[in-house]
Amino acid sequence: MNAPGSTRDRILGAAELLFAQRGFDGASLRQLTATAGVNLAAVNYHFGSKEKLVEEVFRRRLDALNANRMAALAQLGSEHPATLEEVLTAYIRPALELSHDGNGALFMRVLARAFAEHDDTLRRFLSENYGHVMRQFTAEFARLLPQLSKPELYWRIDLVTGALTHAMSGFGMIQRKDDVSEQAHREQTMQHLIRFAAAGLSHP
Amino acid sequence: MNAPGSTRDRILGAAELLFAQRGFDGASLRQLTATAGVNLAAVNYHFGSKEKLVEEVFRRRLDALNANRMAALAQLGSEHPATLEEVLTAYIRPALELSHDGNGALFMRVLARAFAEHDDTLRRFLSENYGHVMRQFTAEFARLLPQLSKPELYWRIDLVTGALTHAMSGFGMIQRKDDVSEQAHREQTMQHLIRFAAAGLSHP
DNA sequence: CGTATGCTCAAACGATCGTTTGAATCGTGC
DNA sequence: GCACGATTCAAACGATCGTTTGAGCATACG
Repeated sequence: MNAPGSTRDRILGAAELLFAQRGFDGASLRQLTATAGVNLAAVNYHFGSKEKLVEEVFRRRLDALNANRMAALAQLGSEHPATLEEVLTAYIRPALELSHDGNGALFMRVLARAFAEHDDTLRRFLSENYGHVMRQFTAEFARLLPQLSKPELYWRIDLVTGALTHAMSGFGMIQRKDDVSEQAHREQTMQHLIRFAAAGLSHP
Repeated sequence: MNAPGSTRDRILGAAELLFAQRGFDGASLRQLTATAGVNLAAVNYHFGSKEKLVEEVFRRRLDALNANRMAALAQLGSEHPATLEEVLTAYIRPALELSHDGNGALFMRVLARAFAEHDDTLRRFLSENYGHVMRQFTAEFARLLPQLSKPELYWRIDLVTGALTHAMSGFGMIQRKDDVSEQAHREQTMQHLIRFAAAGLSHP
């Protein structure tokens, strides 16, 4: 059902590319199926409609991304109480790894677009399926920053979310020559993001 | 040519509303002219094309917004060297006042969408017409934060820009009952944004 | 009064959209 | 080899898109 060269997967790959480049409305099913090298009717056959295809593009990436975040968070509390930087790392590192993995960077663009579009249907979909992740991290932040009122904390989390979404939507357009400099650059980038987020969350 | 009840202005107002709600592609000229209460052909008559209308929506707001920013910045250096918070205020306050002025809030949504869309045509338009503003503010930040390398500074400015764009695209959806609480709330909001931005820019 | 100019209007243009259809083709188990 | 479900295909559907057209209306100037 999900073989890497299957019609279904080629459609999802082309959808990620074209949704990132031209948006959900701007990318037509004819461009999309031509890019994927499949018949026009294949989208409605395999996914039912264009809107269901959009949901599947999100589900495929976000299932893994948020599972990685929860796993990283669960692994923290084992020995000592987690620090703010550690919790931020658990949130950011999975997204950053996705951003540097082939088509994953394209998906971060798609995600940033969806954020900016304020689409109620998609927001409800994200909230219902992945809301528990943000709730868990918010609880951790509240524990680590007890001096902040709840509105104040929500303000800062919202600002950090906006900064990270904006930043990661610009990644992955350049390919590095070897894995060493690639991995070094990723660690450096993550330090930027984590220190920025920590400063924005915890400033007096 | 720009009378407040003119066909031209009614089109611009409806365009701001529908572009914010449904995006540039999603808002059709038929919905748009119906909302404005004008004939379908009026858009092409007054603006030439839909794309020119989009540019005019940006131009109308950004001319005033960036002029206010430059004026606020110029007014700073008169007596003593400006502080980081003052420079940030010069950048943020005009945008925040626009966000709380009727349809201005809708425009901030349009602006956030345009940022997320990574459209090259629009980016070039913004860079050519308003690039000098960002360059001026960047120079001020570089002066106030000499300990940061240039790449480091650009990183932080990009993150702050993302946070502010994301935050302000969510404003103005609620109307307050009186001008007093309205203005108090705006000042409080601006303090949030400025302190967050200052912390993100200047952390060690 | 006549007419030129700026603007509005209903109607239509060709293009493109998402979706549906029914026949053709493929792959498997009997 | 044959039947049957799964998949692919070319073709067409009605709807909607941005744009153009040419007639109609207004207002101001000689």
